[in-house]
Amino acid sequence: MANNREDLEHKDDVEYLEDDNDEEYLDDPDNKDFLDNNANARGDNETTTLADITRALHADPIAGTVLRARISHTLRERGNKKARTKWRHALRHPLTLEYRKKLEAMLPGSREYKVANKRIQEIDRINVMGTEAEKKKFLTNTLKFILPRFYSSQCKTGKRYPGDGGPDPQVETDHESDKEWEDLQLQQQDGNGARHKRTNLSTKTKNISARKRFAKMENEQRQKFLAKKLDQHHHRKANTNPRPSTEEEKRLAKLKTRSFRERQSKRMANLSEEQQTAFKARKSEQRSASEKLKALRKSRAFDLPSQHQRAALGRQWRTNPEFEQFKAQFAQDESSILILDVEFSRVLRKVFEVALGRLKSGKVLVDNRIRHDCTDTELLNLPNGQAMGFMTRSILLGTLKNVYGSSDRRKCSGLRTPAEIAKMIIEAGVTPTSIIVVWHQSTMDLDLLRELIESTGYYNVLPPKVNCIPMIPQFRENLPRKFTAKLDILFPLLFAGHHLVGTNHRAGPDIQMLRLMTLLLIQLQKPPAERDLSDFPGTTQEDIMQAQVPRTELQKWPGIGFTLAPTLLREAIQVASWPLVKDGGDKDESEELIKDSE
DNA sequence: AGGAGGGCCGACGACATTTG
DNA sequence: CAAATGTCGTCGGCCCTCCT
Repeated sequence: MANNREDLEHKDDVEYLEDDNDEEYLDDPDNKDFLDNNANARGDNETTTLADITRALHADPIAGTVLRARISHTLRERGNKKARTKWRHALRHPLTLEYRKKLEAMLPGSREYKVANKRIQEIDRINVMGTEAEKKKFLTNTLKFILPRFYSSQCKTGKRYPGDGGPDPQVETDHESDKEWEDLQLQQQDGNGARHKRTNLSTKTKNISARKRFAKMENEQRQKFLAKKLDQHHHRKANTNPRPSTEEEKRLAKLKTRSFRERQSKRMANLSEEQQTAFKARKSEQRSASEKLKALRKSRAFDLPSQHQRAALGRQWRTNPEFEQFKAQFAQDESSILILDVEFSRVLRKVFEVALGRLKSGKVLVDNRIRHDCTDTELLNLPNGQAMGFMTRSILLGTLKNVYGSSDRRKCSGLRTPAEIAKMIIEAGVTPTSIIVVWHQSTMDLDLLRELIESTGYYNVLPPKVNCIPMIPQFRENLPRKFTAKLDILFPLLFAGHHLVGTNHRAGPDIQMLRLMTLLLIQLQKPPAERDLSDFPGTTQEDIMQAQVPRTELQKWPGIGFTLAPTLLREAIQVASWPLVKDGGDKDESEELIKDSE
């Protein structure tokens, strides 16, 4: 192991610099050689321990440096955490409280009072705005301590704080744990068993017990600590782009965004019609490419559940009381459960398309676009009369185009007025006791549909909010941490090759996907052996049957252990061969696009 | 036996992200 | 954009371990 004191001293630089490299490095499938080689050399039968992985990681020139930097960072954090806890405990210590009481009882003019008061004020200052270093210093440095010296052996016969003549302090407590832990680390890394020799008997005994303690720590905490590190390694994506932290940074970020948008609007205005179309087409192409790539990267995490490290599809999915109730009603009265998807704009509070069907049979009750007898400009008027931003407008126009098609939307087929929709819903037998399932985080779909229907004078047609079951939370509960719950990514993963793949954001296909996802969820919540997958496509059945628990730590680490469906694999190869868009926020991406289009 | 250190956990709140 | 959810750090309370 190449770790040494210098590494620890320069950890800040190392860590910061290596952070991004590491991300790219591990994301690139070609660079995982060191792990694969390691796996081959050991053979499949041999159990791979966490220690083996750690060794492999440490041996790698890049990943090793990163890992060591991380470990030293965590050690430092541990130290800070200890200081914080110690400080917190010291402040709530009865003697500290006593000390404050004594101060109140003192004569304000006396020298004792002045000294004690100064100390208390300093304690409060450090407590509120002091740095961790200050806290550490005052907790450990016997010469510059600020809290009462509860633990000093020198105080055994003396006073512990001004005005105190009370009992002796109990023990001389070991304050060197931090140092010893670091010593132990260094000693292990050097592979050198020699310890610093201490002449003092009491410290020697202390060392033996400390060594015992740390031997135990090594077995339990070290394993835990490393496992946590490895886990974090996968889930660290969010931290790569530093967020603006200070007010000033936030202000600057906002200004930057605004000026970018202004520039973009200007440039767009100067472009000819053709150029604009070309730009938009190019942008949407690039965006979908980068979205696909993102989805693919995320999909690698699908077999890496955060805590219990088991393949998501291979285990029984969790459920909750509300969903149990829903399932009970579904078993009792299938026809009362409906699936709903509404294409709408939250800003305008307008509905563009409604699809309603039965969950069990998939029978479609309503699948119509809403007739709006007005021009696009009128349709896009904000309710409060404010002007709409460039981006908002572009997004809305995109939605409209997606729903109504590119030609005149008043010539679309299947247009219905809100009143006609209301009638259809009533005729289909929807009652206020029906249960409505939506693919959403909230009940917004149902709310807007209700608004639409009530605007035509039909009341008490739709069930109340409580009868609406948003499916996203149900799925999210069972997906690995940070795994997307977007239907357009989740559905292709679970139903690879299904004809509905790629037909998102139209109400009709959306409810069909919602139906399949809901029925699948019900099956996934059963123990694997009791599942009835006969209603689902062959590929889905295979995926679920084949999802296996990763056998070794090594499999878990690079994300092996879950077979990607063949179609998705093909797409993966295709996507991987595209030129890589440099990773960054959407803004950067658009910036590049603008430059490209010139 | 009882006090001190210190870890763990849930509650909480500020802030970020993810959806449509 | 708005709502829901996720993340992260802090705090108080509780409990375990160690020490004399």
